[in-house]
Amino acid sequence: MLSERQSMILNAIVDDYIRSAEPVGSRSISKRGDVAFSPATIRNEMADLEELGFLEQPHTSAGRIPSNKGYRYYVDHLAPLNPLKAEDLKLFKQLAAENLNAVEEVIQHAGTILATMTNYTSILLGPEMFNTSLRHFQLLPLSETTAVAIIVTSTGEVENKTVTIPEGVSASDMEVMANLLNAKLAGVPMHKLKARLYSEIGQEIQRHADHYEKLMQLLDDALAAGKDQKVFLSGTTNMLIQPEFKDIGKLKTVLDLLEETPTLTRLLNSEHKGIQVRIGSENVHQAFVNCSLITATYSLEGESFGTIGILGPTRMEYAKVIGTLDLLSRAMSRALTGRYGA
Amino acid sequence: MLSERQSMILNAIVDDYIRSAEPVGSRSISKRGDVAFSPATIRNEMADLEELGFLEQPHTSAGRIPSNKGYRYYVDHLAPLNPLKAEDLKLFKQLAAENLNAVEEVIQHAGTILATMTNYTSILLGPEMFNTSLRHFQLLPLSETTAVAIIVTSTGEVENKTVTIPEGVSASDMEVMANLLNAKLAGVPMHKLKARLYSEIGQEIQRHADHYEKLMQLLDDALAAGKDQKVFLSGTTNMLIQPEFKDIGKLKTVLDLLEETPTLTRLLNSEHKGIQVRIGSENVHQAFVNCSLITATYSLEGESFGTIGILGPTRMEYAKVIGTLDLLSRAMSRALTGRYGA
DNA sequence: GTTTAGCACTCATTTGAATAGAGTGCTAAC
DNA sequence: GTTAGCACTCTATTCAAATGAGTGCTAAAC
Repeated sequence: MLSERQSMILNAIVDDYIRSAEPVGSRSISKRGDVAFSPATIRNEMADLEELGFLEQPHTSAGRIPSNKGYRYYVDHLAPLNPLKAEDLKLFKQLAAENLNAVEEVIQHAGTILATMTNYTSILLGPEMFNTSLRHFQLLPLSETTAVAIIVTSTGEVENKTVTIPEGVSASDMEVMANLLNAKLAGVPMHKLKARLYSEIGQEIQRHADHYEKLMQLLDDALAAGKDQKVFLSGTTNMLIQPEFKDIGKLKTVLDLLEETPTLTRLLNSEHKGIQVRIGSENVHQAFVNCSLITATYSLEGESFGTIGILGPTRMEYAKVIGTLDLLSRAMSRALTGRYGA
Repeated sequence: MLSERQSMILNAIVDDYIRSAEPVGSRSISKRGDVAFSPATIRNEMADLEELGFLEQPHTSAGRIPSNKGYRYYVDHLAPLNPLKAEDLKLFKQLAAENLNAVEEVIQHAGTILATMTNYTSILLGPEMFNTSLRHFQLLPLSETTAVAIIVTSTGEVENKTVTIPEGVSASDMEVMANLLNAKLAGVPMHKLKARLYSEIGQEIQRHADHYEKLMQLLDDALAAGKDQKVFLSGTTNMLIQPEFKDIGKLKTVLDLLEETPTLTRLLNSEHKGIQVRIGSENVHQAFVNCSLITATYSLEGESFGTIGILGPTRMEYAKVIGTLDLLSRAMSRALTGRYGA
């Protein structure tokens, strides 16, 4: 599609612009050394590249900046595989070395590392329901009318929910039920729990107790605990140091969205495995038009488990971020499989 | 200390400045109606007030703005008790009406209401250890080497921590210990747990098991769960709409601090009960010099339980915020005592 | 004695014109 | 095909002048 030379020039422009955040002109490209043509020649090519939609010009007498299409070409064809620096690798080692017992600690820590290394905002999604199973269930009365339901998953996540005890249900009823659930449903994948509750436990309860309706309602409610994926953010304030967000209005749009956990979950989840890059308007959400979101999935024993992502301006260090995400997602998969694999 | 008229003028200036964020001049005060003097007279008083340290002048030809001392006088002597608007009261009703079972839900919800009503940032501190007791303890093996410790408090909070199982300790050992803890320590205040662990459980364990050291270490570790107070933030992006934070540098200082949970906990906690106002440099932390922090405590059966606070610029709507915090802290105390009181 | 009108003065902000500078597009020469 | 040269465009900077809000002081009025 693009000639060799056009590619080189596009590459040089994106590269320069990522570094400087300033429109780049033909002169500076010519002086870089890797494109040994005169400014005039480069100008001609730049005009072509603009016509093709890879570049934009803020105004007639300014240099060019990459368009979304330009960035897209850059990441698809040009972005160099970026070997990480030694100091960065050190941080990874920490992740493996530190004695992090809980999955959530691993995720949280990985998020911090990501944000620190890249100077962008990291967004990590915890385990999906699909890939954990029930380890233990407990129903503990708190008062006459309320009880707390506790669910422990196969990965050691503990979720809880306070529920209202229906009229006429006794503490011993609840104990019986909890025991029943543990006996029948331990090891069942979380996303199948509700279905199994009705198919397997329903009859049993009918046999044991009078308040079938109420009890099922209670259990149904209790099992809702831990249904939503958790979101871990780190480095949100890194957004502030990006020159593209010196405009507080734009900044607020993005930061506001970062507070909306459900929306974030939706935006980060995708069937796509591996690395995914969404540039500017490729993001569905309006608030992210000036941003790029790069995500990777991590897994437990080969099963996709959660997502890690980096949010930054479209003028983002793609090579570095992609490299980092790739390595970190692998490191997380290893760390998790090492601990919770069969 | 101040004459009647000086007070009136100071009040008018603070009032105006809170509304406009612009230095206020003698003319506009004179035209307000509540201070029926000519601009010249008011100018004289303003000069005096400046000399006394209640006002500041950005430059010679600008109006005056309140100094920290000025704000302080305003909140101590002048701030009117602000009756809440009907729409605001409606939000409070919601807090009572909604069926919020868990303490954390109540707190979270209260935080959102606070931020929405005031357009500032709300910071809420969860229950202090001192005021909850142990309801239930559990130790659940996850793998050969790890187990998850679960603590349920008297208020239904569920905390968990993944711990490493010391060599040679069996699943049945752990079960015995958990039972022992529940039998001996249920109802003991959280902050006394560790002490009681050694004084009461220590001997028992010595009798039952060989691995005294290791077991005590394990339990000690497990009981660390839920030790720190949780922090709930809401409306952090409201900080962005304040004109005093149009300077991204200042903004970042504040937002960065908001991410530091332990520091926040420290800043919000104070022995002081009831409403507390910290204006500008009265805040210990450097990052808050341009901010005011207003806090109130809420309680469970009269025992101080946690803290709710509002962070905004020193140019803050003190009357409204103080009124809101006062009402909301009472509402929370009522809501909690109603649910978890004896 | 207190209050206020009047006025000169200060200083940040706005305005507009001139200038500088970066970069382009085009043409003609190499 | 490449490049030097140059006119042109447009932004950003600079600087002076004008604007205007607000003050402090003085002297007159109450």
